[in-house]
Amino acid sequence: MGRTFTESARRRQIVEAAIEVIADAGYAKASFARIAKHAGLSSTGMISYYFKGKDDLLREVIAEVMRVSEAYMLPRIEAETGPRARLRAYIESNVELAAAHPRELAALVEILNGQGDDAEGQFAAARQAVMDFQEHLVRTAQADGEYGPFDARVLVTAVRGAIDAVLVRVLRDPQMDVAASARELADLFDRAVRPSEVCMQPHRLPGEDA
Amino acid sequence: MGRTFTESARRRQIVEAAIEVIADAGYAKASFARIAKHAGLSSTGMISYYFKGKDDLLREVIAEVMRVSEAYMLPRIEAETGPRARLRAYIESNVELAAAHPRELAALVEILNGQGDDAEGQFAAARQAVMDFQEHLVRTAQADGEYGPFDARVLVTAVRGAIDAVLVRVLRDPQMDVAASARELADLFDRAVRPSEVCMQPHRLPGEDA
Amino acid sequence: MGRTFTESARRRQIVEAAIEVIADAGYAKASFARIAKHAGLSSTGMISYYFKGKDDLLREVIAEVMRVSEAYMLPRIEAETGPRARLRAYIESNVELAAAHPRELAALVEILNGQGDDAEGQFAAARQAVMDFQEHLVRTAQADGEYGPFDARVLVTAVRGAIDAVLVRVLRDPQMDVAASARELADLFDRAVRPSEVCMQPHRLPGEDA
Amino acid sequence: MGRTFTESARRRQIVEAAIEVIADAGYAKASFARIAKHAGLSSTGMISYYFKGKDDLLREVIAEVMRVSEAYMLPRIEAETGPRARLRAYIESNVELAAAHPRELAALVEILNGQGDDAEGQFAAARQAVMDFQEHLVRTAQADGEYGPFDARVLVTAVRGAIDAVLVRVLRDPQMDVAASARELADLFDRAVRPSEVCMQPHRLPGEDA
DNA sequence: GATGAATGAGGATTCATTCAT
DNA sequence: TATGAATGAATCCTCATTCAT
Repeated sequence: MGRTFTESARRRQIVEAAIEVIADAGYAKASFARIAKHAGLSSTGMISYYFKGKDDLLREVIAEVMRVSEAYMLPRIEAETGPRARLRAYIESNVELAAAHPRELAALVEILNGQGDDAEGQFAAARQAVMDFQEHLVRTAQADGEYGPFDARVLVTAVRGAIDAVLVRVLRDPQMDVAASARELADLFDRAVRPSEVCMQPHRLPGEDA
Repeated sequence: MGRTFTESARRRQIVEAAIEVIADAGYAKASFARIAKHAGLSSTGMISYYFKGKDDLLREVIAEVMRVSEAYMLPRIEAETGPRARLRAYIESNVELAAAHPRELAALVEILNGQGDDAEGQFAAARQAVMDFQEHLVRTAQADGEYGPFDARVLVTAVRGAIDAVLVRVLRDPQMDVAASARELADLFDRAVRPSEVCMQPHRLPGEDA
Repeated sequence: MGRTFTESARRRQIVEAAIEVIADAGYAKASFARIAKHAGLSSTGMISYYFKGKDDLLREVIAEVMRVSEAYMLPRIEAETGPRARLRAYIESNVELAAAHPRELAALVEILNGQGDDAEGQFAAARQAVMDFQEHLVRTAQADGEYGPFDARVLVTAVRGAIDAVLVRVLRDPQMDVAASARELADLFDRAVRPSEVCMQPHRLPGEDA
Repeated sequence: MGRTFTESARRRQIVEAAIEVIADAGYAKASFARIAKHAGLSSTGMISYYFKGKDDLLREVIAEVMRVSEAYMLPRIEAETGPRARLRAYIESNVELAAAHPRELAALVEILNGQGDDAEGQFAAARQAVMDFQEHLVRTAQADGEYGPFDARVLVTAVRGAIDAVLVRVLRDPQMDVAASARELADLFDRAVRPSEVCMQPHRLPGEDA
């Protein structure tokens, strides 16, 4: 069941080639032929040999990208405490991925879009799971009075969509300041989630010292 | 130059079939063959007969969807005055499209995503133009003190992405309350744009009478 | 059996459009669609209505070109007497057609080439008939001592091919002097046909030293 | 870069099939489907697998024919010395190709004609280059007094066209004596190029009365 | 294990022709 | 007489996948 060393190496090689092709040429154009050529393989047969099918390869590509994203984002999020700080960290670190791993991100965006919604959605499922968990966190924060009384699901969805949009923009326009955009987007949602009573009495914002 | 009656009818028929196929099967799967079958046409040649090529058909599909969207959104936006009310109307009416024209919206989302970024993006261009204009409006509102001092571009991008995400979610999950989601999303950004000095003085909230 | 007036007019109109399309776009690209558009007709059905098929239209095109060619060449040839003068007139007038009727000639060349040799060869037959007759003329001239003792068929074939080649060149290169080329080609064959006894003297073979 | 053995074999096989199909059915009818069937291949996809496109296959066909032609003609031409002997060798060896390699020649003629003048004429270019060089040779010979003072370009064009015409005729009519026709054609142009001073004496020009 | 050859379905598009008005 | 709508075969080409070696 375990993979041979060369087998793993080959798979990795192909996955990387796929990531680059998808990032460069777009998901629709990412045929086995292109990927094979990019990977320096002489035939597409190689890819079919190592991957059960296109879905399989795609799954691996997504897994790789998610691995990279998680490795970047998780520590940054967990370094913070409290829902608002963590939301901010989530948004910022996610946007910053565009600078840290542009190829992977570009490929991810392409896949997200090109996949056709029906696709087994192995990724969509993962994404949905994350969002469901986030929704739960939001509700908890609301119960604790740290967030206002808005619709948690809409917030989570909006955050996700906004991040994606900013990511796309940042990936496309090299003149955009990634870090600044990340901060701005985090600020934006920070303003959106704070309880509005915030300014009804003399009290401190989260993170403020007494 | 003018189109025959049946010609126009056929074109409309094909465009509608295309919209449905794209909405159902996804952009990638929307081949002439599928569209022709869905439209009850005997051959794909018919489509080529009425449309110069796939681009042409696609253009028409997008134009149709934009027409529908504009007809729905514009009056609702123009009925309001002031940047915040209009932003709210923009967001709400856009999300509500998911209930008013679900097929068209679904198709639009598919096209937006599946098109591959390379295509000159005849639509992407339109969308970008709108966003540029919105950016300008935001800056004006900021100069007038109606909006806080955030990055206009990031806001506009975030709004666009958030709407799209909510649209997708609402389209997929029939249990979602479209109107409520629309309102919630509008609220969210309304909170995000208001000047924070709001609570620095003895004041009324926007919309309050003196 | 006789054609109506409008019928003839329509046919002529279509034939002329066909000539221009073939001359401009080449035989291979000369579809009914192009011809119809060039003729200002709204559908290709018109062409099928007036012509039994593509062959029929083609036949008419060829006939028209031949009519034009004959009208130009025949008087010029018949104005001369004697085989050499007539051969010269034949060659010169044929080449000059490139200046007098460039569209028709260009179309003819295209058809000659593009038709595929199998084609019913309605034209090839006519051309062959002319050449057979010319062959006969040559033999007569040879019997009369006006031409040398060469192979008549080869001469006739060579003349035909040479004219065609010069025609093509002249049609393509607007800088070529048509009249001069015509004269030169006629001279060339005039030298080739004259009896060699003309210079009956102690002479060396090619390559021999003096 | 280097081709596999079977790859080369397949390519050759396909090229040969293409040559035969073109020779038999004509250039216009030489579709991938026909060629595949003739080559015993199961699908046209095979051809696309081995050739980048129709142009690519065509290029190979032309290259093959030119290789064959060159291999036959060049030694025969270079065996001679002096412009007239070489011109004769050029003409004779070219015509004789019809007997030596009838299929290839037939295909070549078809391609030459059917290609549509638009195609950059990768072959037409080669042919033009040869003719330009020949023109240069002719002028040199004229300067040396070995040829008469005719228009070099017209001569070269005429030679080319005459050869082609004789080739076509010889290919079509199996009763024609190829070698004799070749000799006759060479003789014809030999007479046409010799300096008229050959017979420099007090005597009448063609057309003059005694 | 690894490879390149082969497959056949499916892609868009163009074409000449037919047919009901 | 005229038209334009419809047809369906044929065009080249790309694709993911299979298979024998």
